[in-house]
Amino acid sequence: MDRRIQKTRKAIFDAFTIMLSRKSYDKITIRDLIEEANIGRSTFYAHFETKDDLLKAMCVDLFDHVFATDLAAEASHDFSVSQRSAKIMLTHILYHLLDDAARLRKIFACESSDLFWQYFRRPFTKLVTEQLLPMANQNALQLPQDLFVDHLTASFGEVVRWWFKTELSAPPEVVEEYFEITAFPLLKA
Amino acid sequence: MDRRIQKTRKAIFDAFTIMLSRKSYDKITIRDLIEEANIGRSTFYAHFETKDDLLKAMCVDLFDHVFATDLAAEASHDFSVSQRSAKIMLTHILYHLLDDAARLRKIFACESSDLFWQYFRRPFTKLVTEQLLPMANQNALQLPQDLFVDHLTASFGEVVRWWFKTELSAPPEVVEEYFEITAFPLLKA
DNA sequence: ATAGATATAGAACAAAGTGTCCGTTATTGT
DNA sequence: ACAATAACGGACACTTTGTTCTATATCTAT
Repeated sequence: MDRRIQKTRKAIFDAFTIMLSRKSYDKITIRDLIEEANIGRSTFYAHFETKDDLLKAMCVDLFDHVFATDLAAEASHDFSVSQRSAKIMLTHILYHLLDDAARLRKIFACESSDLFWQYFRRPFTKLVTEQLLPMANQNALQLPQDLFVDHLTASFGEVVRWWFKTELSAPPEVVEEYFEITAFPLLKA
Repeated sequence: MDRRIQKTRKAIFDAFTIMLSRKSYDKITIRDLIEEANIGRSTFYAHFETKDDLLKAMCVDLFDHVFATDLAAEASHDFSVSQRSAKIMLTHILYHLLDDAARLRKIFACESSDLFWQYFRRPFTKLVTEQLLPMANQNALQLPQDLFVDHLTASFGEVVRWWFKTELSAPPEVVEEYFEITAFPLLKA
């Protein structure tokens, strides 16, 4: 791929990240971005149609590889196996996040972080439905299924949120333990 | 209070609600609002400094009375009493929400509903800290306290979210039960 | 190394939105 | 009825947006 494109794209992403730490998403103007990125106006529009388009593209850049795991294929009908693979999968995701900590810390600490959590939550919901949902115990079955899924994704989201809020103070294994404490009363058989 | 002020304020709130169901918060312009509300431009600015100011004011109008309960004063050191009063308090909040269902359904169903959940969550966090936190059991104590609070507020938020998503299909008592199933494994002694 | 392709710079543009001001009109509370 | 004041609505300077254009710089493929 053309190195000019790579360079400009990175400059825009970096500028976007910096501006997000300075003001909220809807206060950021295209002018802010091109000045911070030090590029021409028409160059920005050659890469992205709108600010929303940029947001979406950066979320793909941030989160796609995090969930691009083939562990989902390891799903099992045996509870103990499936529970172990779920644990591995979640820890795996946390390590992926840790790999990109420098960028994600800024993103998750920013005023408009909710926008990014939305994009984080969507692919995670898929994994929950496929991996964690079959492990529901009796108590959980009293809940409507969609509420159960919402609850699990929110729980994991909150734990990760807390993790970044505390400057990644705990190792992924401990964070995964915390999630088990909050959510696994509804999962363990 | 001057009836003109009341009338204009309501017109702006209504217009804001309608526009929120049509487009996202940051796409809504002041022009949209004054056209929908059928008021003059300077009139809008006589009431609110900015769009963010309007958002904040409407959230006060929506949520202040919901949490304006003196049940918090009933806190007790006796677990069974405190558990019962917590249950009453939560159900009370759900009934408050039900009273204003017409407006809240539109708000919580809109594209920018996250903005409103933020304002909903803040006062609720206070109640959780004062009422629910003292009821933590052994398992919960393995969690950092701030994570525990985050988890409880998120759980209640998710249940309410689901409630509105399903068009308020269940009565408040059942919704409160659902919250107990998701959160009380960490609360019951 | 060169040539053809293409990304970027930079300026100009109309259209739309912002926030403020001010004189006029209409409505209100007492 | 009258004084107070809220709303109207036009005008203003200013910023942002998204597009278009040409000239220049940089890249890839050969």
